[in-house]
Amino acid sequence: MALRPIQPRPCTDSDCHGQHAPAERVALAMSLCSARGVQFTELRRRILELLWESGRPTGAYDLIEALKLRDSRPVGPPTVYRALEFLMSQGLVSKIESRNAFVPCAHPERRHGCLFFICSDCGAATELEDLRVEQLLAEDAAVLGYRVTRRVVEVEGTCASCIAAGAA
Amino acid sequence: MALRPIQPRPCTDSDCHGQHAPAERVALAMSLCSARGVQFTELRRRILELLWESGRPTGAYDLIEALKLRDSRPVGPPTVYRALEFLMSQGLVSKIESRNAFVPCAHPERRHGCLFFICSDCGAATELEDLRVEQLLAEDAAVLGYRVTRRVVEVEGTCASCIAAGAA
DNA sequence: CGAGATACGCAACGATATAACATTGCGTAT
DNA sequence: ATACGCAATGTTATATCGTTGCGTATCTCG
Repeated sequence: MALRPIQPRPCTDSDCHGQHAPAERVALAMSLCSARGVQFTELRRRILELLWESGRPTGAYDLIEALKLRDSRPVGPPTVYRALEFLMSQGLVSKIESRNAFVPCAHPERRHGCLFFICSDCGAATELEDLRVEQLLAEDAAVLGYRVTRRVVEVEGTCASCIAAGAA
Repeated sequence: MALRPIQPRPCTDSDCHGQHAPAERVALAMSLCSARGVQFTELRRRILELLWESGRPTGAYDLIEALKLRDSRPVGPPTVYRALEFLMSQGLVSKIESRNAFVPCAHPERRHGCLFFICSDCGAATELEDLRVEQLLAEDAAVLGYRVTRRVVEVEGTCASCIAAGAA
């Protein structure tokens, strides 16, 4: 099956049963980093946790605010951006470019590119894996002679629940 | 960033033979706007022209700078952003979200979504139309129950000439 | 331990984008 | 000719997003 819905919260992936609490996500991230020999520090852990708890694309400055409020931990923009950069380098987080916001990635153990569907109404983002799209983009890249380093695929619109709510 | 002299991006459409000078692009935009009953003002014309002359994704503040230098016309950010918004609403310009920059659209007469391939080395952007990708994204949207309003597909990498140059 | 690499803290700044309000210009009705 | 409506533009200030530079702390490993 090429189209694989990657549902962060709740997860409907056939491999996934039940809900994954942020703690589980963080635990997976920790073991991945350990296996890769990179440091999953407290700050990085906290930020990833906040992203999972947020449930929607979250801006860097919102994270700064959240860290200050909940951990009494005042951190500056560079600190947060560096942590985000690390998390992105490990596939644990993606940036939603059209929103200047960040989301946790559901399956960091797979090194795939992701599509995001973003609802303009409620702000929710749904992560999707569609190998067919990746394949086509790879073909196009080959035709142009491009060596691809990154893909940004973001579809903006109105999600099913917001359509239903709006139609009422 | 200094705007480069006339250098239309290569047109990848099979209908297009040869290169299209900025003046031709602007003329097409003008007639399109006329047909649509919207105003293609001097400012909007000038900005579209600058984008065509630039030959690469160009930031709003670069446009401000270019307008000041070449037209002795000092304009503020809101003015430029409004003009860009108009040009985007007419399909004459697209924003490269991963770069916070703007590019002119090769075929504004067609209301399609576009893919962009962006070279990290030279900064050039190549616009591509791939209906198969659009189709897949539409399918995925249907599965999720999304009503799509906008697509952002940006592939970053190294273009053929930069690969060749680097390999030398 | 001690040296090098990696991560974090902090101040200042740069870059991108919008809010709020004033003005211009032009068509039209009076 | 005067006044009004409206779209576009100008102005000022500010919000939002992101980086540079440099010093300190912490981790890793011989």
